[in-house]
Amino acid sequence: MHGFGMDQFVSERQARILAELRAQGRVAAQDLAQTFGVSEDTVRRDLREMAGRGECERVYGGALLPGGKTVPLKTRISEQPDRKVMLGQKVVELLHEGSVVFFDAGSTNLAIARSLPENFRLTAVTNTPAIAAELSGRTGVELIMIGGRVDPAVGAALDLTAIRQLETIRPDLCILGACGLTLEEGLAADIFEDAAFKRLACAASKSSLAAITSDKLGLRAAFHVHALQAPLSLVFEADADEALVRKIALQGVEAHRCGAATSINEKSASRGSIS
Amino acid sequence: MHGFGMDQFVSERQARILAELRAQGRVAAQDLAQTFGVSEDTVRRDLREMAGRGECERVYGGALLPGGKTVPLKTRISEQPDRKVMLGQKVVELLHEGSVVFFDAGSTNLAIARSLPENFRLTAVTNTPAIAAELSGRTGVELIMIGGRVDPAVGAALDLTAIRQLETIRPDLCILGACGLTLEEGLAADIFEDAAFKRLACAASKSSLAAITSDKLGLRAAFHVHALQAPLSLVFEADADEALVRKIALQGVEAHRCGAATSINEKSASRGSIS
DNA sequence: CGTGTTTTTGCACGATGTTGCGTAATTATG
DNA sequence: CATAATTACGCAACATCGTGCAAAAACACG
Repeated sequence: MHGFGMDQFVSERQARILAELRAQGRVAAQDLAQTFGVSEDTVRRDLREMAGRGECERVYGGALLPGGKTVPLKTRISEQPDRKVMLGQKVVELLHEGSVVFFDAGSTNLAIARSLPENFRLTAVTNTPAIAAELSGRTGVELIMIGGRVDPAVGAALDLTAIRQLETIRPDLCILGACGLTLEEGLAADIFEDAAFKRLACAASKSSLAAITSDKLGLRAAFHVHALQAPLSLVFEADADEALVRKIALQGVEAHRCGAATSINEKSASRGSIS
Repeated sequence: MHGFGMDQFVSERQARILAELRAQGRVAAQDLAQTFGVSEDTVRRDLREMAGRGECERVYGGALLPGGKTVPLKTRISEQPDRKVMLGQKVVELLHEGSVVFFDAGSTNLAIARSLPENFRLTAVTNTPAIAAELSGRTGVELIMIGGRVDPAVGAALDLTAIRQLETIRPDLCILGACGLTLEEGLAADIFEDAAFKRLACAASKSSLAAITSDKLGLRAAFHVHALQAPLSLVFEADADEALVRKIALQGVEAHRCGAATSINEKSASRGSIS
């Protein structure tokens, strides 16, 4: 398939690259390729063209702002993306194009939404304004917003209005956010209303999925959300406890692990933090 | 079968293309051809003609707005932040603490939400994810999200679900976004559903307010939103046409101007120079 | 009402633009 | 120096574009 569908104009893509460049100060060819759903060659062509226009400065692995600071470019590029970004990318691999997906509240789920490629075809349902804003305007995403009073502690609509609206939708997949995961209790949340809404969302969906950062492992939150049983998929980070993951998998839960994670040991000062 | 019955006039079709272009910032030849039921060649001819008139900029696969790059809502604000921020700050001065305010869609309204002080006590209602995300987590703001399918062209929920939910709320103030303002037609929008929702929001609210960037002045959008009559407040930029503003004020509309601490009705000598 | 003209549209066809992939060259890393 | 990653270049496949041309409808005129 050398041809293509005109999902996005060339100038638009380059404008987005420029925006990302101005925002972050750097862009990696690999990330851009995945973000826009094109090959790295295409991204490189764009970068080359933009560099010819003086809009960026070409470097090995990507590009920098023209007024180039002589920062150690290579280290920044090879720098590990945020842990949650990696989790998000792994989750995206598990999504099916064209399916109806509910995005629960949570910063991890926001990262998942961010990781969604530009032209991924999806019907997204969410009760979280931040996730809706992230998905809004994305080509290929049909966005359904669950309305209601936004709980300030959770940052999502959890009230009766939201519940009523959720009841009209039957997602294929519910992407859960969780505050804690134990072998005995399963997934749990810290806030009562939040947990109740999550349970409803799970019940309405054909299957559920949760991305678990390692700091949630073994943590016992107050309110039950989902037991460790099918239909449930879990995605763990690379440094998750091997034994625990195996035990969980034995209970009928589909367990995935973030692959290709390099050492997280040395670098803890996150340089490229995104707000 | 080359000829055909005149289903719609050429100028009519081009006007709709222009409206779509102004609304979304981009049009794809393929989509337009399917939308209007004509061949892509015809669409290309239109686009070529419009480009010759300077109404659009031809790109491979479709067309964009002439000068600016107005791709998504998010990047639109970053273009000229200063002007909209000033507009936003002026609007905030007119808000009453403790009141219930509906935030309509639009980049200007997003800027208004951004300008809201951190601890401003307010019940905010909005159908726009971007605005909801901005207001979410703010202390003092009770946030009500209007749910429903998010119209990708507008970036807000406009469907029946949203309308039903809106009907349960009676805001004190409706902050309108507008695509155009003329003395005769009043406030208007480029997209039918958007305009319809705006009218409902106005009708539900005790009074309405709109912040008008100067580039909207004299622009005639397709669909009526609000006539120039009370209860309505308008906020203009400092460089707005003096004569037009005065005429508008004479129709019973409360007119304010950026940079002027008082309303136009009493003070009109203000001349803040902003480029 | 008939006829010639103009406008509009769709189609064919060659030209141009865009993309992904294979391959070789280049660069960073140890 | 060895290895892996990144890059540039050529190529083929496909999409889009521009132009010329013919058909059909609308129009102007007698």
